[in-house]
Amino acid sequence: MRTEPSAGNSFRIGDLARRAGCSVPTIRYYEEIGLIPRAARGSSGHRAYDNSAIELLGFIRRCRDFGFTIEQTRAIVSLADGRSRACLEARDIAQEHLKTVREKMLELLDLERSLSRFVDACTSLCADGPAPKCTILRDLGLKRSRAGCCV
Amino acid sequence: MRTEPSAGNSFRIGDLARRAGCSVPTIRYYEEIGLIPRAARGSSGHRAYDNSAIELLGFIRRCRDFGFTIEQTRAIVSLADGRSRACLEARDIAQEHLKTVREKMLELLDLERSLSRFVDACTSLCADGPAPKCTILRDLGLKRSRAGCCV
DNA sequence: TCTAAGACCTCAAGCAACTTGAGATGCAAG
DNA sequence: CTTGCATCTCAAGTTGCTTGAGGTCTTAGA
Repeated sequence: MRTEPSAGNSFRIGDLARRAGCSVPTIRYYEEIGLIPRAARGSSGHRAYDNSAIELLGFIRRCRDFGFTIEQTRAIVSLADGRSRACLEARDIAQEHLKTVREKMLELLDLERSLSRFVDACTSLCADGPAPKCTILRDLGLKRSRAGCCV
Repeated sequence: MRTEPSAGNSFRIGDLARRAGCSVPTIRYYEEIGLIPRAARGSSGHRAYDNSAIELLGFIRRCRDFGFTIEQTRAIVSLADGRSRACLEARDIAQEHLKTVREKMLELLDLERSLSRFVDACTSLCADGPAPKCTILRDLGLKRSRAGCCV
């Protein structure tokens, strides 16, 4: 038996990272900022985790994937304590976030259109070799509303 | 006559900021990192600009609005020197960027769907008051593919 | 002519959310 | 016993600025 004291099936930070889908320094960082509790340490000083850590960290990773900030994530995590009404509070946070996501989507859509027009114009005007008359770059230097060439 | 030496119609950083649509510290920052040239100084030490600065800074601002990184912007700016083929090189940078914009859009679309499902589920399950049986927060702690409630 | 507001100056630190690096230690296999 | 990987801590770097402190310059009003 070489296991740590009282460690049924605990594992170390590298395993946790692999199982929860994040990096080792990220886990240490989350601990440092108090997003996850301080890990128990074995005699070697290495952090020891169990399955509940995978769940928590997975939860956090999904929140982050959803684009919640760390502080939003912290709020949602602290809600997940079984209190009634916690669900509604989480919903409000999500709804707020949904609004910004939708705004960001509209911006990106706009951006996508502008960029693809730029690329198309460049291609059709200059594809056959150096086009000394191409004014695209010069046009970019003008007010966008007045740019005749593209974008 | 109170004008600076050799200043026909030069103006200061605050005016430039207003006319180019960015903040004063941003201009100083751009100068510091060499994205724009070091401004001429009047006897007082204040920076002096002319119209060409508005053009350059406006160009940069539009690149940044388009989501180009500073380094991409720097590359595009350095292309805008009238060389032939510069246009095609700018196009390649834009095309590269367009690809990442499209990827980001798809991610956001996914995110939007997940979030709105979460919000809807919370609302319909819990809207009539505390719903002790709501499992949404608990579900979030499960693997996403197995989440029965929402998200 | 004085004065007070506001614009400007520099330098330094702060922000998110990590990542990267240095230098030391632990641990398991050959 | 050594080698090589995982871990540890602490510090600094990343991006693209923003904010703050503390000081100078300019300008309009009294």
